[in-house]
Amino acid sequence: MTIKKSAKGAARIVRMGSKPVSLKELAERLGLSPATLSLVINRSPVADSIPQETKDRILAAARKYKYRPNFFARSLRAQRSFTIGVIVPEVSDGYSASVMSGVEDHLLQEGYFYFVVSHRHRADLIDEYPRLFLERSVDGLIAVDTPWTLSLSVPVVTVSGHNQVKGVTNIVLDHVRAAEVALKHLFQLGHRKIAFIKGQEFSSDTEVRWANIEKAARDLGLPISPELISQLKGDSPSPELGYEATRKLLASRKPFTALFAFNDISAIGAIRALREAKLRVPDDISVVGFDDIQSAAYQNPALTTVRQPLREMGRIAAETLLGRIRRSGSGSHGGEIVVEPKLMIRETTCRPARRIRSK
Amino acid sequence: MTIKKSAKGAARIVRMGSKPVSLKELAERLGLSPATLSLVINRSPVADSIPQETKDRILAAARKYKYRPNFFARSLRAQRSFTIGVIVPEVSDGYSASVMSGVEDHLLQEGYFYFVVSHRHRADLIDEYPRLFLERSVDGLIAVDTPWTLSLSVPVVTVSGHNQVKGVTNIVLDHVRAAEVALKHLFQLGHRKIAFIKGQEFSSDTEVRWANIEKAARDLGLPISPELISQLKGDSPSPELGYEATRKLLASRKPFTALFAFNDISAIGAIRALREAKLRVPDDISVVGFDDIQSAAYQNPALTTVRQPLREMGRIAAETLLGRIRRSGSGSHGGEIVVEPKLMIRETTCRPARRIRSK
DNA sequence: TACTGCTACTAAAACGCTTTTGTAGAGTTT
DNA sequence: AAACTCTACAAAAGCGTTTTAGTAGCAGTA
Repeated sequence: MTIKKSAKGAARIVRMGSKPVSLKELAERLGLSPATLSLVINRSPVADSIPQETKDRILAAARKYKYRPNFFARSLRAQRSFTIGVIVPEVSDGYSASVMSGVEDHLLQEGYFYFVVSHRHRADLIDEYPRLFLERSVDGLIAVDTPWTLSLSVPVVTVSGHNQVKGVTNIVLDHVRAAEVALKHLFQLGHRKIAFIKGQEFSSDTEVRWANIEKAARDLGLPISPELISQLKGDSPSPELGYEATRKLLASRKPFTALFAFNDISAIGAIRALREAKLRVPDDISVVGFDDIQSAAYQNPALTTVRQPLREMGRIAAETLLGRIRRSGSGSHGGEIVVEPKLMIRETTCRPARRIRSK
Repeated sequence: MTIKKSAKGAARIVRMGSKPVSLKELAERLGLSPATLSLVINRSPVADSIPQETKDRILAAARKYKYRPNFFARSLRAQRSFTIGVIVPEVSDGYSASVMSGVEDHLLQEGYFYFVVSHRHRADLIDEYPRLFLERSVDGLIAVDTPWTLSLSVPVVTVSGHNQVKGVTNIVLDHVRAAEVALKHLFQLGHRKIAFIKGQEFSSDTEVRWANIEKAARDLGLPISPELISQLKGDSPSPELGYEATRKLLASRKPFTALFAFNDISAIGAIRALREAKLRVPDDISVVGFDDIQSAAYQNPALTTVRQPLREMGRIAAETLLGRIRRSGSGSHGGEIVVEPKLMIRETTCRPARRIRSK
């Protein structure tokens, strides 16, 4: 490893990773066998009988020659890869990215690495990628916002998965509560005519979320009119979809004073559509989003939304997965871990205007 | 593999990945040696002399028993992992995520997988992660928006890296042009007093970007007053930083009619700060962002910004990297690949008001 | 008849590690 | 002195491939 100062003085040039030394070479150098080194380096209990002095020699040499066990050799032998697979709809989508951030936090800290793949809602890829992960011998995998029906030979944890599958643990939001807080908030402000944007068919949350909205509405004695239900179509990650869905809503000419969008992205699109229709947010129409993505707080006006602790959910997913990998065998316990949403009241909701205008 | 219909009728339960068959087992079953199978399966030219009939038998058996070569064994032997490492400041940041999306596109298509790590600007991690990648025997790596000074034994490609390092190819934006189009746009609208938000010290684009802004300003005969230069502090991925930077700008009470932010995130924060100061965007202050992240077009008002083709840059990075991995040995050719920015004129810029107000 | 050349394979080493089993020698016990 | 118990290691198998260097058998040639 050579170090030199560059002309600019700032860039430190380091050469590394040339030709790593193997256990055998190191052993030769020390006049010991590879077995002994392995035992000592891995702190195997079998090495208890080896005198400290020898151990020190070994450790010192390992450091000196920067010995790094070859990952493949080790994994080949141990049948463990210390790698997990993460499958998401799209990496560049804020939702997936937030979850991944939480996943990464825990995983790297525990010495695991992870592969990421985006299936982009293509059914063939949703089928194919788990297979590829298995070929790569991942120790487990995490599926984010992805319909999951496979029972694999390794532990699987989903984030926002809603199927009960053997060997799969689902990390889910408390959707009952989520629908409740959002609708109650609008209800208490005085809204009675509320429009909704449902998620796409393929989104794993769509169904539960809607079921719970209906339930919460019933509990509040709030009727939902069918003309005021719109749905996201297509799989673009942009607010475009919410924009379209809202235009459809407006086209029905059925009056409403509030809109509960499927997520923040669509809420942003919705607000744009509303503004174009000369409706002010929140004065004419209150808008509630879902997720609380990074930019939600910095929209103009700042978006009122139901916060999903996405990063936290990612962290929990990683913890759960590693836990299951470690006490492997106890497998097959599916089950759910529920996390709580939080209503973030900001600037897109207020009392409805006295006089309701239709458009 | 068993398939059964769940009660709900929707969930297809598939059991897979139980116990993969090895080459040796397959060979025994066929009464051939593992070597022969390997040769045939990998379409080695050595297998040319093997009659088609035998080949067919082998291939058929491989399919029948779902033979999948063990990745570790293969990598151990071939000293290739078909895996690359990607290091970013933070996965959940829109910038990194967009680049990753492009990287993934190309990589998976070519049969490569990738690890992702976020260094979160911690110097120790920026040092440590490349080491860990090397331990995992990645075939190459991509560093996104990360100061890079290491010359490794595998090819490295950076996205927005600006150091000339041996063996490292940088994919960069045409910063000369970027500064030029942005400033010229503001200049032509009539703006003469322009404020700036510089990036954080650690951001790899900060320096070049600023240098080119100064150059473009000189070329236009546009003076830059030091009081109108603010800088992002801290590494939060939220618009908070831009908000703070803008408040500092406003506190100086030096009048300006336009603001060129370091990126879209900070532009969003800036707009919020301006609005709080009762300044209208764009009527009182025009704002130009940088990057053109997903939500830029859906801000209110929609953000005028300099578009970086991030996904494209990611794709180019992946292509370049794989190219270099393949004709390995020809290494050491650093160099730059330059991509063009595009000014996206939207709603946050307009002619300045006649009367310039200071605050 | 002996040699050459081809066909259709196989044997064996190597990749770098882990882990179980073994063992030489020293010391202790009976 | 024989038997046993430790101590401090080493040998070797095995993980599942790939690849090089064969080789057995046969046909054709000189």
